Amino acid sequence: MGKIKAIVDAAQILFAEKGYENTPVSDIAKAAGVAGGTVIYHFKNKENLLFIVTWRVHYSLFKATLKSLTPARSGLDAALSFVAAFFEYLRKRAGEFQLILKNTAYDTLDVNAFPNADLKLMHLRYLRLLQEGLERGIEDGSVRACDPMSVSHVIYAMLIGAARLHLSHGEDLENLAAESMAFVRARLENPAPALA
Amino acid sequence: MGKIKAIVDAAQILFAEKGYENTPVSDIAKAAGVAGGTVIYHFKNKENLLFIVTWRVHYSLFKATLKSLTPARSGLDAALSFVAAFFEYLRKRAGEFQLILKNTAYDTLDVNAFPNADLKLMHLRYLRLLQEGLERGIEDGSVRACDPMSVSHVIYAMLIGAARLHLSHGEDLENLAAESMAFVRARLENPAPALA
Amino acid sequence: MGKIKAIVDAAQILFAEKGYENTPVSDIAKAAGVAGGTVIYHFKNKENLLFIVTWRVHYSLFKATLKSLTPARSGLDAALSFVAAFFEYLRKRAGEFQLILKNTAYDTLDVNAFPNADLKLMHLRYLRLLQEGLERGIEDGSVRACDPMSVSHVIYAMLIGAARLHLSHGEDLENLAAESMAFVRARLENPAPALA
Amino acid sequence: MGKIKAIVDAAQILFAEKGYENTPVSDIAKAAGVAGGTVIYHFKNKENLLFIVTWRVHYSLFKATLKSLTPARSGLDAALSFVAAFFEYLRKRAGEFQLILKNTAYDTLDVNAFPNADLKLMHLRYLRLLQEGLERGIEDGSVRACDPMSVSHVIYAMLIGAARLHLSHGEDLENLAAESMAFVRARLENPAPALA
DNA sequence: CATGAATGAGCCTTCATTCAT
DNA sequence: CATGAATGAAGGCTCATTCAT
Repeated sequence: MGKIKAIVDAAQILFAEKGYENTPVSDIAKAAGVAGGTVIYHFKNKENLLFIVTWRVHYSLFKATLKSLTPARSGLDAALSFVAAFFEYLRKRAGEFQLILKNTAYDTLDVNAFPNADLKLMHLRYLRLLQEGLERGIEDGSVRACDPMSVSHVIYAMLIGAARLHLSHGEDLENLAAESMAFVRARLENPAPALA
Repeated sequence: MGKIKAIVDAAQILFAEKGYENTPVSDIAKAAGVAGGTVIYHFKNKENLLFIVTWRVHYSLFKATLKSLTPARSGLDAALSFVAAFFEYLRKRAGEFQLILKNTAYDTLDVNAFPNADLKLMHLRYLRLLQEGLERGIEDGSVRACDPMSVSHVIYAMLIGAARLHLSHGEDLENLAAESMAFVRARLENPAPALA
Repeated sequence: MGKIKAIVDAAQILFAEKGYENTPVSDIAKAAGVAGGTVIYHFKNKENLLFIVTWRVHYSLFKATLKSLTPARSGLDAALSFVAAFFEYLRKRAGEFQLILKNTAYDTLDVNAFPNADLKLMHLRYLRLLQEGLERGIEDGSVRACDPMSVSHVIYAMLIGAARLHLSHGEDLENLAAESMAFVRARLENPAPALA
Repeated sequence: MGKIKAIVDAAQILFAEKGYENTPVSDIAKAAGVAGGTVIYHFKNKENLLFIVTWRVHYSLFKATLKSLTPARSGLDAALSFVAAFFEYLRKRAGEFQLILKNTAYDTLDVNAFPNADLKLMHLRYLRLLQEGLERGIEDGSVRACDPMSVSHVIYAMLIGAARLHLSHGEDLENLAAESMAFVRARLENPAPALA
C-alpha cells in the first residue's frame, strides 16, 4: 500500500512550502489522501515525520552528488563537481531543498539521540565526499595544501548560504553558481602544481 | 517607560532560542515582566514583534560592521575587515544572530510590503558596505577584476552559511573564520597589483 | 451519534436565553456534555451554529403553522388560523422564538450569501402560507380586496411585534393574541360578501 | 465641554450600526475624539452608556410624536397621527431607531432596578399618547368601543414589527406605512358614529 | 478633568493525539 | 490496517476596566 509513501511525499512538500510548524497533520493527511488519524498511526507523531522527510532529502542530495562525482579525473575536479552537483540539485529540486533551510530539525531535536544521529551521519557522509576529493587533490597536486576538513566546511557553508540567498532572497541562481565556483577554484587551485 | 524595550529584548532572546512559532506571546510577557495583554497592546500582533526584532538585529550587525570598517586602508582591507567584523559579531552576539537564521521573516512575510521593505533595505545597506569595499579595491588595485555584486553575494552566503554551521551544527567558529578569510583573500587578492 | 443534536439543542437554548454574543462556545459545549473543541469540530465556527439553529426555528414555525392551516374552510379562515398558529407556537415554544427576536442573524450576516439565502427562503415560504390564504380569501369573497403582499407583511409585523412585547416587555400573551385577531379580522373581513 | 455629548452621540451611532456587543468602548472613544479611559471615566461602565443612549432615543421618539399629535381634531385622528408620526420618525431617523431593535436593553437589564425603570417609564409615557387618543376617540365617538390598553399594545407591536421588517428585511417603508394605517383605521373606525 | 498605558480574564479557534470501531 | 469523531491543552487576540499622572 502506497499510503506511507503518500504521506511522506505530502509532508515533504508541505514542510518545504510552509514549514514544519505551519503544517497541520490534517493537511498532510488531506494531501496524501488518507484519514487524519492515519498519519499519526503510522508515524507515531509529527516530529518523526519531520525527521524522516529531512533524512530523505539529505539522502537524496547525497545520492545525486555521488552520481555526479564518479568520473572526476583529479581531486580538484572532484571538488568542483561536488559544487556543481549542489547547484544542479538546487536547480532541479529547489522545493526539496527548501526543507533543509526552513526547518530546524537540527536545532530542536537532540542530535545525539537516536534517530537524529542518523541525520548527522548522513550529513557527514555527504561532506565526506567533498573531503575525499580535497584529500585526493592534495595528493595528486591539483589542490594546494590545506586542511580538508575546514575547507569542506566553508565550501558547504557557501553552498547552503547561496541556497538561502536564492530561495529566500530571490538572488539569481546562475550568478551564485558561477561565482561560488570561482571562489572554490581560487581557493583550491594549486598555483604551483606538482611536477610531472 | 522601559516596558517596550523589555518586551522587545525578551522577544529577541526567546525567538532566537526557540524560534518564532515556538514562542508564545505569554512567554514573552512573562520574560519581560509585563501582563499578557501588554505585548499585543504595544505591538498589535505577534508578527510585528518579529519584524521589529529582526530589523533591530540587522541594524545592529550593520552598525557593528560599519564601525569596524572605518579605518580600512585599501579596498581589500575593507572587504577583509567586513568578513572579520561578521565573525566578531558572531563571537560576541551569537544569540542575536541565531534569530536571523532560525526565523523566516523573509519567507513568510511579503518582503515588498511596508514595513518589511525596510528589512530588505537594511540588508541592502549592509551588503553595500562590502560592495563599496570591493569597488574601491578594484579601483586601487588591491582587488582583482570581478563583479562586486556577485562576489558580495557569495561572500555573504559564505558568512551566513558559516554562522549556521557554527550555531546549528556546532562547528568551531575560529576554524570557520580563518578558513573563510582564506577563501575571500584567495578570490580577491590581485596577483598582479597595480604598479606603484 | 447524538452529539451533534445535543450541541444544536444546547446552542438553541443558550442563544435564546442570553443571546449569541453572550454565549461562549465553551458554555454550549458544557451544556451539551461535550469537550470544548467538539463544537468547532462539527460546526467549523460559532456563526454556523447560529445559522443552523436559526434556520431550525424558522423551519419549526413553518411546519407548525402548515399543520394548523390544513383544514381551513375559507381564505379568511386560513389567514386567521395563520395568526392563531403563531400565538399557539409562541405559547408552547416561547424559548425557541426568543432566538429569532434576540439574534440578529438577518442583520449581521449577508442574507444573500449562501447558506443565509436559505434562511430568507424559509421565511418567504412561511409568509407564502399567509399570502395564499389571503389570495384564496379574495377569490372566495371571504376577504375584502387588498394587496396580499403588503397585508401579509403588516400581519407578520404585528405578530413579531407582539412576540417582542410578550417576551421582552412581559405583556400578557392572551390579550395580545385576541386583539391581534381582532385587528386582522377587522382589516380582512369582507363587509359585502359575494352573493350566494 | 462637549465631550460627554460627543461620547453619547458616537455611542448611539455605533450601537445602532453594529450593536452593543460588537462596539468596543475604544471605538466609541475614537469616534468621539476622546481618550479611551474618558468614556468609562464619565459613564462608569459601558452598560450605562447603553441605557442613556436607549433612553435618549425613546425620549426623542416621544417628543417627535407629541409634536405631531397636538392639533388632532378627533380621537381617531390622534391615533392615526400617532401611527403616522412613527413612520415619519422612522423615515427621518432610521439609524436611531435601529438601536431599539438591535439592542436588548430591555432583556439583559433588570427593568425594575433603577435606572432602567426610567426606560420603562419613558416607554409607558409614549404609549400613553396613543391610549389617550383612543380614549378620546371612544368618548367622541370616532373610535369604536374597545380596550384602549390592548389596542395600543397591538398597534405598537405592529409599528415596531414594521420597523424591523423595514430595517432588517429591507421591506419598502411606504407600503408598510400605508398598510399599517389601513389596519389601524379598519380596527378603530366607528361604523356607527354617535348621532349628533 | 482627562489621559492612555497597563491589565488580565475570557473568547474563538487550532491542532496533535487518542481510541473505539 | 485504517478511520474519523472526539478531545483538551494551548495559542493569539480582544476589550472593559483601572489607575498613576
